[in-house]
Amino acid sequence: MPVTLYNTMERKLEEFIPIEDRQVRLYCCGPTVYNYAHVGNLRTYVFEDILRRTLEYYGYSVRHVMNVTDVGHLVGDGDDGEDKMEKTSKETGKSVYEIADFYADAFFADTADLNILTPTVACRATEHIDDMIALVKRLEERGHTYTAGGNVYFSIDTFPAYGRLARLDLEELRSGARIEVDSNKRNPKDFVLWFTRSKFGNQSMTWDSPWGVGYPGWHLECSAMSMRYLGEQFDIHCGGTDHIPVHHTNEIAQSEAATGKSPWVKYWMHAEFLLDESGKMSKSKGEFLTLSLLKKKGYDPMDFRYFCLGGHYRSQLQFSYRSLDAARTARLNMSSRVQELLAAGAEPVEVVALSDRAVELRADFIEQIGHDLNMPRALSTLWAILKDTVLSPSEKITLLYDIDKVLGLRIDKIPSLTDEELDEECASLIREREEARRAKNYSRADELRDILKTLGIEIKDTPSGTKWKKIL
RNA sequence: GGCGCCGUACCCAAGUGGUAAGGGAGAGGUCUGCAAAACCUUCAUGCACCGGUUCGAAUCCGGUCGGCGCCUCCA
Repeated sequence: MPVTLYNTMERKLEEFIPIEDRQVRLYCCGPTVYNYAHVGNLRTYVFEDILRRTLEYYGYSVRHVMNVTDVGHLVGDGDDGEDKMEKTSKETGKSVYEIADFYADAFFADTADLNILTPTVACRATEHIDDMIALVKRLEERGHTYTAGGNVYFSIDTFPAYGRLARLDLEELRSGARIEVDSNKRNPKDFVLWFTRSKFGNQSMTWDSPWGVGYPGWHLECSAMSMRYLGEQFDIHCGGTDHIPVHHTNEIAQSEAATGKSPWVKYWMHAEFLLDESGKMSKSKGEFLTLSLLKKKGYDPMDFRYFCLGGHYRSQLQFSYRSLDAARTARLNMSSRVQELLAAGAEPVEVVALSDRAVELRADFIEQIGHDLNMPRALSTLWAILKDTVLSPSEKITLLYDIDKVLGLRIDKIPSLTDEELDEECASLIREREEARRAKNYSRADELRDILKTLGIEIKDTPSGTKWKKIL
């Protein structure tokens, strides 16, 4: 069965066929490490993780490359504005390299918490300046650049396909540009490849280049590094929807202009935004929603992952604590059912030995994830497995562990009841409570149940005797 | 202004022209000393509204109303 993915370039669902037979080359736009990632940023990385896991589940080998932007990207619009790294540096008194390391570590701690697989290659922009310079040279040799006011620009008029990804109307853009036009530009949509002159000066990260000491333009790193690690043409390029009109549009222009090959990327995939109460999520207004904040409020990172899986990646999703609570409750209910399966002696078996019903459920799951990563449907299959009345506990566990290779909810980390050593204090309290019940001293029994609850043990009196479980 | 999206139950949210997934919350029941859990039952004859196409429309087309995003640092 083929994987179907939505390609932004064509604006439709397409059957995924990699350039190389079973090898997928995937590039994902990574973080700019000048501050913590908010949960909206993280939603996109969860999506990319699901994409990668789905492809791997379907048997592809995935080479996954992600950049870490530790230079460039400016605060203001246009090609001026203050560098974000420099700004944080000024505010904290730390060097830009210290800041980059600190926030890169924080980012990877968050993604690890969310069970997001580490990219095959995570590459730093500052370690690939030579590749970027080489790319600008290629563009220069092919006549796609000009120098003005000390900066090297890409001339979009030398690239007729400019703006196809975003369906830009170039004539409209020319007349209707809202941003202040840089008078050095021949076309308002031209963009800087190499800066030697910044309005803000005092750039602490600069490199020598054929055009003078300076630093690279913002889009260059993704073109240079993706081509270095994945070749001049590759399969999938991902990012947030906000990257369509400028960042990815410019990446395509400079990459295809440099190599003369098209398409540079076969499938473009974009994650929609996670919104907060005020609309677009921001780092500067309202509550700065980080994963650490959610953890501080008592949520497990898997609660947020489950929440993300509840909506489709191409739909905007509204963040609220109410929704996150619903996700947490659902996940805990799932965990509780898994515990009961384990307590019933469930053990994973070979997938090939499954019953017809199990095979059917697994086929549903495979179809759903292969249909443009329909995780909400995949979760409904998860529940169908949990609630099925025909499957044996072992078959259920087998299926759950199997589908969790894609969902990434750490189902295999849910402890079984019998795995837990009940400490002597709790065991004796349980014995005491059973005696109290036999003596019909129910007030004492209820008191002991409350005590056990504070110790993290939940009591259930069943027809076959008193059972306990650890509160998750 | 340009590009695009959305409107489905109390909340979140899938939905590929053919009986409206799932979760959360709620209600009733079985069980129980009481709980909890589990299980059973229940929870949109209808998908913002109005037309149209079709044997058949949440789905396709046109319109109306409402909401949102991007284009401008952010995924």
